[in-house]
Amino acid sequence: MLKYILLGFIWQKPSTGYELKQVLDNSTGYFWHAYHSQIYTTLRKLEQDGLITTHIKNGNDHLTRRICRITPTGQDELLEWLNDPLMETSKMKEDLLVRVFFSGVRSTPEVEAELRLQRKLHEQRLEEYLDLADQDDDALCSNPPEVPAAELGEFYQAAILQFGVAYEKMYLNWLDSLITELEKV
Amino acid sequence: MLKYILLGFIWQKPSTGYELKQVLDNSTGYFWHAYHSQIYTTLRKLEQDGLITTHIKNGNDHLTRRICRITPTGQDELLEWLNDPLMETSKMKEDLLVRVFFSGVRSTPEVEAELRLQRKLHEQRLEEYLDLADQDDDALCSNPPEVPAAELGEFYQAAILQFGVAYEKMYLNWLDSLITELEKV
DNA sequence: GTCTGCATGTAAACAGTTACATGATTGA
DNA sequence: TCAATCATGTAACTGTTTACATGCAGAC
Repeated sequence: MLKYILLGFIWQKPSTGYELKQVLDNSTGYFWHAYHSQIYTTLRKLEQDGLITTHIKNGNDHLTRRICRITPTGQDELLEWLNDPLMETSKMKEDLLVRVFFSGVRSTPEVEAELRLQRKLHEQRLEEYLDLADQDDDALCSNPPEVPAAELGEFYQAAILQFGVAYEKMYLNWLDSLITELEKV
Repeated sequence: MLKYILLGFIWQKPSTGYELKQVLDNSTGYFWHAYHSQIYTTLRKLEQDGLITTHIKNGNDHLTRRICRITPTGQDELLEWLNDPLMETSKMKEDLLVRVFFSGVRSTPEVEAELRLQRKLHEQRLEEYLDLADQDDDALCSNPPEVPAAELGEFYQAAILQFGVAYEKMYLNWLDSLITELEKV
């Protein structure tokens, strides 16, 4: 999966591993996290498979940057993957749900404290998403859409943000009602 | 993580690997999937670490079953894990979001078709959750709660189901509004 | 002088998936 | 006879995480 995310971003703009890590952390990273170690090893593999080419660029400073560019083969591979539709739902892995599921043996105040901490974290996450949405709105106002293809990409990316917002709101509502019910006990 | 799920279920009731697979598929499997291969290897590891004991039981039939029981060490390990609260949100991995994110290069009808398929799958999933919730309601009516500890466990498990329902409703709403907006284009 | 950011990687360990493998019973 | 269910496992592979490793520049 990370393979396709990297191809997608490199196609949009030739990038270094470091840049890919940054861009991931502020966009797809919210629903597909990756450590820099995995990014660099995946990039090496993409290069070996001929899906990207890389070349080292020494700037006027001491730093060595390795810029990755997508090859036509890489573009084909990404398009092929996109055109092969998902036939199942993806498998959710939610640590908190597992913990709550087996929390019958725990003391209620401890569970409550954990839920409140999660509430705080999800509230922060919601704020981040809303900030990102505001930035997008500003960008759309100052740069009126010109290229239709790029516009469609932005439309999808905005839709993803809306998912994030809806998800966090749902999560907060669920935590709130669970906390309220626990307080009654 | 699977380690703790298995310990949790074995504590509730000594079970075989096969039974654990069944029970997982119809409860925690919705938010923490595992293949039988992983279940069996994890059980062997739990045994080696002294967290469970197993003994082979030959029934009146040809079948060989290996029943797993939790040890006091295993109980301690699970309690310790539960009492160490989660300090971050868990990392979401949603294949569909990645695909939509990079769908600017795809033809709109193809994206729409994929979204409609996902809509169907999530609708089915919601139905499954609602059926499970109905079963729970029935069970609560016919078996009035007697043991408070067990009752608390059921309360948490019902809360998890409510999460599942809220999640699928949110997902369906998001898919619907995305499909509607795509149709306008 | 120590911490943060830039920038790159490798190695080892752990988790998860797919495929292989066996063998009896029951129902269509 | 063919497929499904019960019941167990191993092997190989892929993906993910944690830890190790380096080194300069600029701020405090």
